[in-house]
Amino acid sequence: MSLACSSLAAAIGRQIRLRREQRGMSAAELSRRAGLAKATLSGLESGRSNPTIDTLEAVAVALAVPLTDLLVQRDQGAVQVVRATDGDESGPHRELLRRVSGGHQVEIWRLRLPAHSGFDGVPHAPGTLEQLMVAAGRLSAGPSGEQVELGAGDLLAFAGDVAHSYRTTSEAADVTVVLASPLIG
Amino acid sequence: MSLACSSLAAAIGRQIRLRREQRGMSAAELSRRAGLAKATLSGLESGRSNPTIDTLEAVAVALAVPLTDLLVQRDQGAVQVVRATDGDESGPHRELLRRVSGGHQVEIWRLRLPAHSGFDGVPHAPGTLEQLMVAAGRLSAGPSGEQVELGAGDLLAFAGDVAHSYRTTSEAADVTVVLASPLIG
DNA sequence: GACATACGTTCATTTTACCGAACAAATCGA
DNA sequence: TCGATTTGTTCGGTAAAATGAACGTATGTC
Repeated sequence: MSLACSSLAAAIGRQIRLRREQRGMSAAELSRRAGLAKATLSGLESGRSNPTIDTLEAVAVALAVPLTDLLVQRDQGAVQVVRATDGDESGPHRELLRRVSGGHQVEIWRLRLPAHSGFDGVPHAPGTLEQLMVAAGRLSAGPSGEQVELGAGDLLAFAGDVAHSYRTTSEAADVTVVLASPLIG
Repeated sequence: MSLACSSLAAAIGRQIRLRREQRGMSAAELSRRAGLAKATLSGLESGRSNPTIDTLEAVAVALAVPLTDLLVQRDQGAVQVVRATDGDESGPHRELLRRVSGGHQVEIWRLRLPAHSGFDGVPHAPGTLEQLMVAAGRLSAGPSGEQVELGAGDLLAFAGDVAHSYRTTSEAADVTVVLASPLIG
């Protein structure tokens, strides 16, 4: 067991402990289900060791999560806006707006709102992430009470499991919606 | 070095070798960049060992790939186009364009191409599905040899693990790209 | 209270992943 | 043609990951 705890191993350890406690599972029980020694899991969760992928996979299977979910900190459903970048039209431009890790079903919707219209979104399954890309126009969108003004090219991401709505004023809007819903085992 | 090569380790090994060869990098060079012994990489690519996350991370960094990209597996998808619906502007309009089931990691990119420009997309991890939503303009996109003409509001979906490209002619284009990568686990 | 069980951690021991060196084969340049 | 370099693999040694047992602690039962 090394003492040079890599930050990655520590993050993974926190992740595992978090998931385990979310399920109300004891460390002993998880180690039993994963076919690992209690000591292994202990050192793993405390970030004191540098686990093998086989070990990680066993834990992932026992926790019923995709392996990659253990490798990144869980994306919290905070509201986040990525503003359209200025039109630097000198050449092709590519930009990563957002990354959602593992274990999701993906739905892509097209949303078209005439001027002075809108509707309330149905709250989706718990854990669902909703991301809006504004193709054209202007609208105000987001969870009730946290509405954000958006223009063409903007991206808005928020937890889709609460009440939310979309509303246009003087201008129509054309929006692409990507829903990422966690899979229920 | 164990002989009980786990299928996961073997898959990861294939993945690493694939990425390395795509970059025209020798195993010796990759091991140097990753700060690993040649022997380590050799056993890793051949699926004969059970790598540590630290080792995998070093390889991922040296290959300039997210760590999770080394954990994906192959799954083909066909090229599919959903044309923009006619602008029936009588009221708010919502339309499901596409659903991708299963555990996926999602990336959302913004792509901006001036007129008469274009570039080749790097082949993504095997099994990756790429879907393009055209926010504005016109472009020709898709796998090499299966290029499709797209206009504003169109959606194109295809397997992103092959060579593909995007190209505009007289008109600029603004595109949202959603990448869905399947996961092992 | 006394006992039993389950929890999470720490301790030797075994297993093995990583390393460095040596190796044959292939490639390159003079 | 020859030497020099680079390639990918195989071989002991070492550090450390995983193991199983034992530990102190907490919780529950009679």
